[in-house]
Amino acid sequence: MSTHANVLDDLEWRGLVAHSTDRDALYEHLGQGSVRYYVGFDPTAPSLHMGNLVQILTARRLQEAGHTPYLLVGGATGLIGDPRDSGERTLNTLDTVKEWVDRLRAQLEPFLSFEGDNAATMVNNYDWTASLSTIDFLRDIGKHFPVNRMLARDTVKRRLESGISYTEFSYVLLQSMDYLNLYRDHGITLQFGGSDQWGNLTSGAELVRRADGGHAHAFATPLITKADGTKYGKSEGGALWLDPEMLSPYAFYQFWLNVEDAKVGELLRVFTFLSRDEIESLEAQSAEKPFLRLGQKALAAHVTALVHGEEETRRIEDASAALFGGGDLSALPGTTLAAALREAGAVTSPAAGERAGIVDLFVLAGLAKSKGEARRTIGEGGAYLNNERVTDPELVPGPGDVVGGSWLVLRRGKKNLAGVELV
RNA sequence: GGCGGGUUGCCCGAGCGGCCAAUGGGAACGGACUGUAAAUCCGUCGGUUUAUACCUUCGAAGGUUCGAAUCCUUCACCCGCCA
Repeated sequence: MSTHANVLDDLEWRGLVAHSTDRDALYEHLGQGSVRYYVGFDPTAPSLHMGNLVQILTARRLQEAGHTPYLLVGGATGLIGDPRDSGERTLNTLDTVKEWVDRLRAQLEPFLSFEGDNAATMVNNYDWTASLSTIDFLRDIGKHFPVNRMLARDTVKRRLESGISYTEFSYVLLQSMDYLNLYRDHGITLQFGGSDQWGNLTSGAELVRRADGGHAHAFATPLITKADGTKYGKSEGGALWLDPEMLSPYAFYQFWLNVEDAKVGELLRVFTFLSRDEIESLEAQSAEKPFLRLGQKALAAHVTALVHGEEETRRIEDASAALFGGGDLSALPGTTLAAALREAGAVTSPAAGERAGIVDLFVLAGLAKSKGEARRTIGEGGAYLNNERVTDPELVPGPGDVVGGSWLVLRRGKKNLAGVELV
């Protein structure tokens, strides 16, 4: 079950260790047998997203190396809110948080194995905090947290100007208490999280040491950013959700396919289980012939398969190839075209009687938010019908414009496609 | 509890009675160039049957005025100083 090579070597090669507590001690610890580790996810939204995926996959890497995962869903911490720079959070209701906890649990499960010697375990910090008395909390936990040190933490320091409630200020105590509890009850000796969690991670490790004299380790994964250092996550006007209801698998795939050349290698390391050899070979090929986009294609295929499954990924790949193949759309078999458009996004419109004009069709298909925007796009030369630029906003497509039997292929700009089926 | 400052479009941030759908920056979107890449340049960026028009927006609700994002009142939230 264990470990030819130390898993930390692999994590470091993948660039997944941005910070860690005593690195040599951690290395040795991971080399000595199955380590019980945990990573937490706070229910701040109904779905996990790309940032969480880094943690999920890291958890899986550790499990595959023989270590034992505990996945914590923050039913309690989600009610409090981790302080962030953008300001005080709005508290969510207990019902909302409970619902999100359930959704996150369901989303996490497929990524880890819940069987075998090092089966994964789900825990919820609501279970050990809900009944905790204020007096016990202040005496047993609070006593270990010097306020001067808490004030010195980066996020808190930045929030001191704009304001921070006692609620959020206390967040770190709750998360640290999680570590202490899991250390005591489950023998957990490693926590990891995103690098924005680094302060919380070390606070937890320190609490274990102060309270119990235990030796607890921690490491942080890096923040994944675009090549220019800004955040990812604006593809369809928001975060890169893992929930297919919130972001279609097609859009998810397209996001990865469109990643900048400069980031492909890094993302392959972080988000796929391809081997070092495979990744280095892809990088070499990409450097030589970047226009083939082999790295992006591999990245998109692997990540989409991890999140949405192999079968769905095949369908999306076929759809993308058909729609972006550059060929004549009318040359495609009708069934291929129909399948591709259904992946990309398809709506229906009446074929006879009151036929919709091109402007309305763009709105209907979701390619423009308003008729004004659709008109503007046409004016800018960014609107296409069946790969032909549309110049007349009054155009009313008719039977003569149909491809693949009953379809109109609308496109906005280079990569926003949708199908309209005339019925 | 007192006094002062604030709440503007996706975000930041000007505006402080008419010329304001509201300067500027960022994000986003479109075009050119490409490889469904980056960088660069150009353009767009509340809505409507594109209009020297109308409608809806400047924390909320009322009010003053021919006319308010701009003035007044009340409310909510935030910040600072003093108790």
